[in-house]
Amino acid sequence: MSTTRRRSTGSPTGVARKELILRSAAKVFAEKGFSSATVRDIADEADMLSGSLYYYFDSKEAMVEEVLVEYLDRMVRAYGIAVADAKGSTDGLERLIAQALRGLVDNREHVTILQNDWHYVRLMKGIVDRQHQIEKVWLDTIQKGIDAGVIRSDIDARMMYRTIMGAIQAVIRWFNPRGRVSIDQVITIQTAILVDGIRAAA
Amino acid sequence: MSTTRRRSTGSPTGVARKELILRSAAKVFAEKGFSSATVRDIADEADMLSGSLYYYFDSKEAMVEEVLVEYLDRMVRAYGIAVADAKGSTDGLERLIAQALRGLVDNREHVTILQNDWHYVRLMKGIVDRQHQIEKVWLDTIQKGIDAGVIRSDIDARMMYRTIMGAIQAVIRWFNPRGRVSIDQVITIQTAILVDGIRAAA
DNA sequence: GTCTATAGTCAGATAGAC
DNA sequence: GTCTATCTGACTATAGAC
Repeated sequence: MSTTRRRSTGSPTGVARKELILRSAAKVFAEKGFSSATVRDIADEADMLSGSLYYYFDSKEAMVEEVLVEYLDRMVRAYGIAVADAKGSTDGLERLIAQALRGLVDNREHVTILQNDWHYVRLMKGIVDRQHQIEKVWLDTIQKGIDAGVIRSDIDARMMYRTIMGAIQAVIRWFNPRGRVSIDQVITIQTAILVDGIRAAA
Repeated sequence: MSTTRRRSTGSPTGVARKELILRSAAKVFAEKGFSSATVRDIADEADMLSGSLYYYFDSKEAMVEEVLVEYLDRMVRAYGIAVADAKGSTDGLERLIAQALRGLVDNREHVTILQNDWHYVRLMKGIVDRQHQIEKVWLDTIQKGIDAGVIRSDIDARMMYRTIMGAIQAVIRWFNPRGRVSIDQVITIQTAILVDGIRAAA
């Protein structure tokens, strides 16, 4: 695709246009669900007409896949950075938990779509691949802790991952960014519960 | 509504017919999601024609509400029984965790609908009321443990409830009843992690 | 009670003007 | 690139025969 120079009208074009559509799609899919959201809803949100979206995307499914793959790629990078300079003990795991919770509140719409419309997206290769990359970072970090003797060895690492990630992802359903509990407090609390729960006995 | 005597044909009638429709609806809603599921899908599953469903239900929304309310009522009763004869320490909480996980695998379809189609059902009074009843049983049980000194007092009971319930409900997404890990093993593992995570320091 | 038939609506996607 | 206009199909719900 050839990029287009930005016009002086202030109306976005080219790559910026596509990004606007992706932002609009994320918002509409999160609010209404993939099935109920219509391409007309997305077009309205992006101040276009529905037919125009098909210049950028082949189908409604292609839109949701691109929305989610872009998000998952950012999370893969963020997790990689988080564990890169982790110290010993349970430090790496604590960084992952903090990163997961921050990524959750910073990308509410994407996480909501992934959870609610898992039926539709679970078969998309681009999405499954990146979920596996993320799982690998967590499993490696947990296994290091087990090998070092700081994490209990009587429970399978994958079961720990699933339990911890389940607790974290559920936060999206009740957390209110303008509520009394800050995300930093949530990080402190969930880290306390979950890391204590898998810590090796002293 | 007047009940109908069972006919000798073996074809269910009256109340049994309605229950067949509810079972069919639960299956279809869980598989396709509320929005994508059609009343024709449900009718097919129940061996009827779509128009006939409207003798029993006013709308598609009424079907999903009745499906979920019936399930939540069963869970409210089950939790009540679980804590009724709990001993001290963390025994009550452990019973709730076990009951939640058993209820999850025994009602996969209902739990799936509640999670995936939360958008549609979150406003239905019959559903919200029962969710609050369930939350109350959990909060009371946790608070008793805090008061007795067996559960840590530095974390809000509701935050503990949300973290624990999140970890439990996520199990629906990966648990396979015919897989290598039994539900009893999942109960053992999650109880170990979550109860150790909120236990008061010795 | 269950059927046939259909009203009324709205969806995703496309063709071609500009 | 974005528009207008529209095709084709599927949906929920209803009316009335049986």
